[in-house]
Amino acid sequence: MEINTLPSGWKREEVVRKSGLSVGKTDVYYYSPDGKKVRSKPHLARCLGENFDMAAFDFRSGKIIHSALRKSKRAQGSAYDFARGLRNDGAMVIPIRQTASIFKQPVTVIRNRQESKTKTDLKHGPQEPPKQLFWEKRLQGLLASDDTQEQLQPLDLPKNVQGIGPELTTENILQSISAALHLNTVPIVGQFQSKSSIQKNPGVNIDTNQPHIQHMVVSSDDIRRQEQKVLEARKKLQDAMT
Amino acid sequence: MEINTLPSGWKREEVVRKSGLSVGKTDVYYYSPDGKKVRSKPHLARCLGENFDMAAFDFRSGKIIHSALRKSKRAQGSAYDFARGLRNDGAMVIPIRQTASIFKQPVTVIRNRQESKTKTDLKHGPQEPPKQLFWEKRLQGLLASDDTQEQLQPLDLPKNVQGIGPELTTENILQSISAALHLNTVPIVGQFQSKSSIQKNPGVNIDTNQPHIQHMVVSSDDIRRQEQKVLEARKKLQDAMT
DNA sequence: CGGAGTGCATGG
DNA sequence: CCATGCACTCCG
Repeated sequence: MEINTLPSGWKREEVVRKSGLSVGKTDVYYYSPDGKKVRSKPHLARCLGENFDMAAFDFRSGKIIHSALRKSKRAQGSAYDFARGLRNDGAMVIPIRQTASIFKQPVTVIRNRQESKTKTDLKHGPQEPPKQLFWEKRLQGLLASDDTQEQLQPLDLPKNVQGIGPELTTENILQSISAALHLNTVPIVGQFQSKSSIQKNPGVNIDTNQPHIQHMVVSSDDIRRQEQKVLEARKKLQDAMT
Repeated sequence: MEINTLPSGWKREEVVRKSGLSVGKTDVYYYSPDGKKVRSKPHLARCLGENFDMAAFDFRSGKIIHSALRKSKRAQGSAYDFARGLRNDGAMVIPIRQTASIFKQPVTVIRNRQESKTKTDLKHGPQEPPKQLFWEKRLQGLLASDDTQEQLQPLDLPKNVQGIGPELTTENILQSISAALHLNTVPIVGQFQSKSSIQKNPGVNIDTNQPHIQHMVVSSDDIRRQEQKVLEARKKLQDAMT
């Protein structure tokens, strides 16, 4: 059986060309946990094997780019695309299995030059369209099912995880957290603004890089309790298999 | 004053890598007349000094590659490049001063492997476009002039140097020989095919690596007579300077 | 012989 | 026209 908990030691490096015809351009390299240098997306995919979907991963920036997902060719002769209202626009991509687990974690950026405050080139890197603020509501009522067609039971949330949007269900909140875990390269800590200020003016106050939960602190006790739960679950599994 | 008659003792060595990731690839080294090993084109250029144009010299093969000459940047806003019909396409590059004099002479190739008949990789080495068979005719009517704008007098050819193309002038033949001396790494001996078979089917029978002269044998007597002429000329120059 | 750094063919 | 991916050079 494959263990999907991947080595967490990947690093990202950004090198500026210092001479030649291509001076000023940057090359991006990744280093695998065992120190191997990876110089292109196809090579990275090869290193990770078949179990990772790299379609939405942007090699250059090291981030997930929704717009990298290709729209299928429009039907010939169609005067108007009636599916536009429901199109897969990146704001409602279901996040599960979109990318390699290693990229859920922050990666180290190494630079070979000091920061220059005078150069700000907006043209570098693919541009991301604005996010729909409460996109999770679009998923309301959808449930995952396993391969026997039986719907999976919804999960509960710990008491210290509190939703912060307008009428978000537990289900919505889980989707939001799941997406953040898959898409972000920063730690998931929830919204810093108060619930009331966000509900008053979401467009200004929401942090779109965080799930829609109130700011959350994970204590050492929380971690210890979680570890205990995992150990118990493993023990039960082991017993069941013998 | 610089003497442009360069040391003739340069050697070229080709070494095949026997292990590692790059097994089978070759490294090329040159040895200067005083035995210094040269491992790269920049280093070679440094050794030869400023008086050599290495732009067309291919370090790996030891040959002149016309396509190595860069086209200058296309004029801004020009809808069409009217110079295309006259472009410097390699078939009519005037050969004088194109490269270092040492490369007019054959260089010794040392191999550390026996020839392999089973490997024929066409992709290795820069590819050369086909040559125009009688490109020298394009230069007809052009004459070099010195810095007082006075045209230089055409030269005569020895009796044993006979043209072999269709209506080539003495001038054309000299251009052809001059080019061959500058571009080739093999001895210049002229065409082996008979004049009649070349004029019947030039595309098949012409050797594009040789000038358009009938096969020519240089005897020891020829060499001795030429040396005598050079000595006389030097003597006259010496007398004139005192 | 390895590998960082650059060239450059390719295709979108 | 430029981003991408990999070949190649050159020097340790």
